[in-house]
Amino acid sequence: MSLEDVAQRARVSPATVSRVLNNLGVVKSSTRARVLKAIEELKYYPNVHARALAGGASKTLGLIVSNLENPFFLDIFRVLEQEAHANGYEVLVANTNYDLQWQNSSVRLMLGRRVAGLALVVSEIDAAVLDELEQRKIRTVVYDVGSPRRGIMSIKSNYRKGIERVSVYLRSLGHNRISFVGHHTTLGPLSDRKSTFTQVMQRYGPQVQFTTVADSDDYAGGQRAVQQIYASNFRPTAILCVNDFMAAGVLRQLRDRGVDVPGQVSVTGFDNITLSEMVYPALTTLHIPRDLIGRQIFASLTEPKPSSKVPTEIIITPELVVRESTGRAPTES
Amino acid sequence: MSLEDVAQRARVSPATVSRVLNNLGVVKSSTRARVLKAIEELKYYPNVHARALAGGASKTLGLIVSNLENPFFLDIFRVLEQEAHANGYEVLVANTNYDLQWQNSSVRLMLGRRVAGLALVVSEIDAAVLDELEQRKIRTVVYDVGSPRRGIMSIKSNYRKGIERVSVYLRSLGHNRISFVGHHTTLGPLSDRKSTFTQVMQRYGPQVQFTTVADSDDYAGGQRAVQQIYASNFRPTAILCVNDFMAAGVLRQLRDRGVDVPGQVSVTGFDNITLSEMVYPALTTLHIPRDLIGRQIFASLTEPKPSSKVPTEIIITPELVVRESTGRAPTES
DNA sequence: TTGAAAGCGGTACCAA
DNA sequence: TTGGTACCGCTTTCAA
Repeated sequence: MSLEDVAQRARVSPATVSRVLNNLGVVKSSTRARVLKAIEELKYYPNVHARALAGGASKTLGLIVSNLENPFFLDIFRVLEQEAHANGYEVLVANTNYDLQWQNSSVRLMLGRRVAGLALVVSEIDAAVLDELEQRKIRTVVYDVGSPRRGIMSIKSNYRKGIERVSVYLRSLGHNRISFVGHHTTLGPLSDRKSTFTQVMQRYGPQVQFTTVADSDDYAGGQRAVQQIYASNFRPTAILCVNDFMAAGVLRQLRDRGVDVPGQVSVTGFDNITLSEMVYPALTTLHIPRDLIGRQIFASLTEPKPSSKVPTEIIITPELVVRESTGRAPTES
Repeated sequence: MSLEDVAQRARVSPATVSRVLNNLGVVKSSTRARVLKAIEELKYYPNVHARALAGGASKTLGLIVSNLENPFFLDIFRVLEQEAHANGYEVLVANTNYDLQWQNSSVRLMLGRRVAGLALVVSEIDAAVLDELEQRKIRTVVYDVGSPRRGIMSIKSNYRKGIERVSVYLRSLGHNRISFVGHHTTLGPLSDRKSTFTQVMQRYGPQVQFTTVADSDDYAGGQRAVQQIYASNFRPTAILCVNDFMAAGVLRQLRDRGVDVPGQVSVTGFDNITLSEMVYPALTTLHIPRDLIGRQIFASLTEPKPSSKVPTEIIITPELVVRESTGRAPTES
């Protein structure tokens, strides 16, 4: 059942049906009514593919994320989707599970779907893909990775600032043995955040000791990270986690080991997702405004003329949110 | 840049490029190599729309859920997606946010995208939509709602059994003032689960008192539900929640009010999502196997000949998982 | 083993 | 105000 069928039933040409469907041109109201009636009777709905093929640019945005399971990414998706729907757009999501291979083919698929714009909210990115996106002049916005380029909008959080803030805070509580819990990366052995942590710690000189561990970016990864820490003979009084999601696993594993938080060990997260209030004790964390990010992504992707008013790079500074998972360092016995 | 361009560059016809792309027919290996080279050089990727339009059925499945924010739905999505990818399928998700109107247009859109199959994992459904799906012979599977129909596969959980199990368990702990926390529904004032709860409770006769409240299906809804309960003068010793997600909010609100769980009030959830272990105290809940559901959805949606080996209805019985949020009812003072 | 050409279901421009 | 029609990019017979 196609536009053609509707046209026949309404005794008009396909062109007219199309006009009615898209509110284009002028159609006599009696004709319009006939068409509408036919559509109704046939329960007709347009073929998205034919439409996209004939029409060119679609009202569809693509979003590629590393891990939808992490509420941080999900929040961005939800905001973007909401914003999109409010403006007549659709949004297609793809999950890469940190698989760079899959990510690349997802990009291809999105382009194959002729999205009007593509958002990459991932922890790593293939430079070649970015090059291609730029060449093809695909409207793209990248969150969190890569250096800004001419044609690609970049949104990022100032992790250094965030880590500095937590560090200052933890130091003020007397902590001088600190561990960093990060997650695996594919591209390089050193993640950006981890090296930032290292640099910040080193500035404190020898009176502050620190270690870093990494595992998968999820709850179980957080749990294993604690096991890694305790398997070494380092005994931190504070654990700084790369995000809240992993921090939740850290908290659980500490509790399972009978370690009191924040009595014996303080724990901090990053992102300030809702989960950080659900866990116990509620997480001290850094707030990153997903709503703002989501809206900004939408704005950048749909801006009429790119690089006019919207800046090419936006940097967000995380704010410290103190809750229950941090306290004074225990006094040495 | 299209198939045509590739054809020209490789000095062959479009048909041959198509053959190479799809591994169809026999192509001389030297020709194949030329084509592959051209594709590589042009960084060609096919237009999904043209492909779908020309080819008919796509390798795309549609999934419509009520609330992706609830990890229960997300889990199903993830399993389905994984299963799909392993078999060369894509999956498109749509979130309805419990908006029936939006759900219906999502269905339309999915059909417009010519999905090979459609999964509806929602809390309510419009019978007319189901009728249409059936007429159009769209491969459909529905989770949790609606009665089984000839052409529509139905998967559901045996909520009655689940609620009976928790009830028996709570009764064995001495609870006789129980509240049910459900979520709003659009179609009818009485949700299925709520009425099941009521029926089960009534069987215990007058020695068991109970109330029911409802709010939105999320963390905040759980918190508000507790406020509703305490705003009345009913004081339950146990709160049975329609799902873990809301239960998490219930736990938080109780803690904020200084109510000890499970000392003063026991709380149970439903679903056994990962979150139920993250919260404190860890939730006693009923396990519903999302992995099994996800795999079954995929199987039903891709079964070569429908209604042959795969049954038309599957019912899953939830298992009780006892954790820390339940205990003996406090003795009356 | 390869090419030519007829659609698939719409959109949009040009006539009428 | 409407109809005719040339595409959009790919798949798929049917011939060569």
